[in-house]
Amino acid sequence: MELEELKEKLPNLTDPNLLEAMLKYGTVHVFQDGKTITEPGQFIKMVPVILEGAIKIMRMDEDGKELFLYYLEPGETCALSLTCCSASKPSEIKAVAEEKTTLIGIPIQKHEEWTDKFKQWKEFVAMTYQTRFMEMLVALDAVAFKRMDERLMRYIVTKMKQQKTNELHTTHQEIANELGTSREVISRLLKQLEKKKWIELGRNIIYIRDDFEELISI
Amino acid sequence: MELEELKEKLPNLTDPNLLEAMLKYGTVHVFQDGKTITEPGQFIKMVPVILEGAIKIMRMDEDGKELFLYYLEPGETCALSLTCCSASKPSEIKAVAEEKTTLIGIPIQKHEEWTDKFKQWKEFVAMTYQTRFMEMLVALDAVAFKRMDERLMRYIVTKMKQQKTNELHTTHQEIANELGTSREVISRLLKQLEKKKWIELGRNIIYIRDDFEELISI
DNA sequence: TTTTTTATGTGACTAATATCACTAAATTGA
DNA sequence: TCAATTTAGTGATATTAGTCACATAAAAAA
Repeated sequence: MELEELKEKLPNLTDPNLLEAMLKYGTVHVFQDGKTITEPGQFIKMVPVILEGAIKIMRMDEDGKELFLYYLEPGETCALSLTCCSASKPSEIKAVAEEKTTLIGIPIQKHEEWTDKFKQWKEFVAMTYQTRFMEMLVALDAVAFKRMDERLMRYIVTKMKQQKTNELHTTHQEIANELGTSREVISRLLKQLEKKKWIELGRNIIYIRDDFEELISI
Repeated sequence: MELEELKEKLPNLTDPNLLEAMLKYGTVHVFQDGKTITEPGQFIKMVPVILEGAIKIMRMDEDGKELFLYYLEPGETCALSLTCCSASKPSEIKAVAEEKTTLIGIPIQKHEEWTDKFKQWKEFVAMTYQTRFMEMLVALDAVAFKRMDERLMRYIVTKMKQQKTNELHTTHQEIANELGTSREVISRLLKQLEKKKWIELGRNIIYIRDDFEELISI
């Protein structure tokens, strides 16, 4: 990859020395849509910085039940990989490419070196911790304080924004997995939303009304 | 406060220059048992480093429903105060002194300065993010994947460890608040534990069998 | 086209938790 | 000491979510 290309993908990182170092020591990886990038128990050797696509971060319990936490989008990195790496502990989460995703993997030693060397990297890491902490709180609020109908509606909004569309190509089972519930529950709740004419249901697709987000906040 | 005293309270921070700086720029505060230190919406101007006692960190929803997240113990700091401060955003959590608590408040500019200046402070901050992230995951697991009976048992163990006792001086209402449920639910579940002879109930007190922790993990 | 697979719809039932209503006991404090 | 307050116990009922069983429909494969 060329410096110019990296610069374009990461508009927030402007320090040419940092970008040069990223190219020199980082390795570019491409993951196809749906590919699992990390699973709980696996050791992480790199700090991933997303260049293109999106990664879905999920928490899992012992029985394999899952819970969606947040997306990593271009220009972002994973706070958990920062902490897991440093502590040389295995991953606590599952990361799946939500679409075809390109990322640059930074070796952990370089990350630690750069927090001293590059002010911008230090700020990038600090910003990462901050946004991820907030997203963890959002995820926590959902499971702790919200009912499934509200969680589902927020999930739809999050997906719409992430995919920049109002047609979600997914199955009820997939949604159920990400919300840590069962397919029947999601089917029924979606049916309720359809009755209210807020969405329309098809096989493998959900059409969402343009004003869905305003509707749900009432 | 004297350097020697601070050294003793914070055995993990050995750099004398760092400790000197903490004394010079930090301010010592004492909070009585039960005193609220921060509430959601309030701005945080200091990074607190706990010297004595313990602080209970809680998440709240709009209706005032609460959820216990974790304790801050001596030698620790709050990851959320680090991120909130830097972003000059209001607090996302409620912090309450769990016992009489002494802390030293570090001005936010000093924190940022010290992450460059003192390797040990940088490591301290990194460690803080790491442990807090893990504790957030534990809290998330509990609400996402565990039933109330298990959450209650884990809560009892956490309290026992924190207070280094097997007599908890608390009310059912207090426990219910911290677990985000209602008093009746807790009363009933405690009664079940009493029937199993794992605990004994009194007014404002719960006596816990010494082998409680081993019992629950079966 | 026919079969097979995958996805969805839905009734019936169960489980977990929340809420309401009330009683009773322990503690406080006037 | 005795009324008021706080804390705890518990039945009845409601709500929410999870599970089971099966029907139906759409898409993919043979």
